[in-house]
Amino acid sequence: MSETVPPGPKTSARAAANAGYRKGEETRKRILDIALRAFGDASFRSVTTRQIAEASGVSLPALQYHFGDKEGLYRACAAAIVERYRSHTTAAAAKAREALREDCSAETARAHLKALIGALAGLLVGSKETESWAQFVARELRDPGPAFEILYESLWRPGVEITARLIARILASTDGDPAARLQALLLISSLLAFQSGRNITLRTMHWSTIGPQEMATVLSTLNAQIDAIGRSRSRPAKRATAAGRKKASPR
Amino acid sequence: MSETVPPGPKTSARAAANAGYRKGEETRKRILDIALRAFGDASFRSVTTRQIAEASGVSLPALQYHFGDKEGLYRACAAAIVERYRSHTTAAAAKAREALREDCSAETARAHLKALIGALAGLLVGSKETESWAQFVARELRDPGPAFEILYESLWRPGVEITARLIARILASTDGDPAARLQALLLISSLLAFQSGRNITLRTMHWSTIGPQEMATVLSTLNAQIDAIGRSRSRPAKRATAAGRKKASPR
DNA sequence: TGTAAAACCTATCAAACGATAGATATAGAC
DNA sequence: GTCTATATCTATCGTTTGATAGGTTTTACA
Repeated sequence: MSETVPPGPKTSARAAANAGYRKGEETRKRILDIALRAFGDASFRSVTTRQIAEASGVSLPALQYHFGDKEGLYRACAAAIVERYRSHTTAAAAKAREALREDCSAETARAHLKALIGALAGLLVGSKETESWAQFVARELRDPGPAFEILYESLWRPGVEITARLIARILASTDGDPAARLQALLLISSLLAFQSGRNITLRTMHWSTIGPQEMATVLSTLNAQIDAIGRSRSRPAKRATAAGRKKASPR
Repeated sequence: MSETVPPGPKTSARAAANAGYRKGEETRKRILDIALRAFGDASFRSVTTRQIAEASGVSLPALQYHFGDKEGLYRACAAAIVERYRSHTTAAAAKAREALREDCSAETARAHLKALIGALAGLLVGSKETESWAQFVARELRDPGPAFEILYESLWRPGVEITARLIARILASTDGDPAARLQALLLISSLLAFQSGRNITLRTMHWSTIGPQEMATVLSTLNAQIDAIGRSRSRPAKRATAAGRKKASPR
């Protein structure tokens, strides 16, 4: 694993280019799946190449053959997650972008925001597999390691940006509005924390599993938050809010 | 570090019990501070006993003398964080409990909730030190290790419980209401994610630091969320909400 | 002074870990 | 059969890591 560029199928000018083992891609995929789970369950440093090799049924240097070094393997996992993320959120995100381009109303933006959060939640629920992804992503974003830039640029940032733009539309403010951005940050952080912080979520909620029903409950709560965006200011209970504000701001 | 019970000052029946070095407590504290920062910056497994010993200016077995083994040191750090947490939130939490005992109004509960969240935020802002705590806590709760039970039982659970009770009061529901609990979970997760996920927070918000002003912005947003609790249902825009709901629920 | 306790040290150990050298197996073309 | 490319292996290496054995230093007290 001294070479970070994983060896790929090099097309040789020689006619024997199709020779050799034919199971490489299959083995590579098997290793990648095992690694995704392992790196989802524990940190980069905690997961050993030996444990992945053994679980994959291959020898240690086979990992290096396919992925270069440990970091290369880790980054390949991140790239796989990004790919899956894209295939699940592209539709909702594209529709949201289209609506923004057409200068849609605040309520339309709100609906698109709910659809986008729904799509994101849909990506995160349903199997141990997706749980590993969420944990992988949360851990890497929290404690930046070899795959941070991949996940930040290709997953986190696009998601937060489109969310922030929708919220800005709801708030009738500009695209760069920090308040909208902060709301987007908190909203997506909540969702990610919910799924990736599985231990405390299950224990706090006294749930035995996180399935579609539990996810629906969470989405319902998040949708209520989305519904509340931009509306607390026009509340008739404005005085009470202002009083509450004063009390909480002895800074 | 083969003994998990750290050696303490044993009171001997012998008159010579007060003999020996007198700097133990000072050394212990220095090691603990160094360890708190190190374990805040990186995971249990990533931080080495050698790095802590070196930074503390002591030899490796000195760690074992004071704390038993590596896990003992880690748990001592968690206990220190819990102690600090308690000293910062006890007042706000006690007032909230008192108010709940007196069957206070929803708006009073809301004000107490804001005060509690404010106290919690106040614990997390201001120095590299508190940043380490937040990261230590978030990491350990996310990936349970040697100190999980300490932090869960003594920090996380009490915080979420009192928050959930306040929210239940706002919602005029019972103490065990899952909806209130979920809101509490999401609220505290947001705050913790905000502070512990420093890298993505700074980058997402284009901030160069997280100081009192930035924290105030976050609190303002969280207070808006608190204000919105229990109020979206009585909105005159109820129809629009229901329509939005339908669109986001093709499950 | 001697004794004992507290606190600290150097040197060493066994195990774990990522990576590498060199070899081998598989499979197709000629 | 040979040659070549692809894929995989065993054995080994150098380094790191938590822990331990045995020893030393500091300090108070009789």
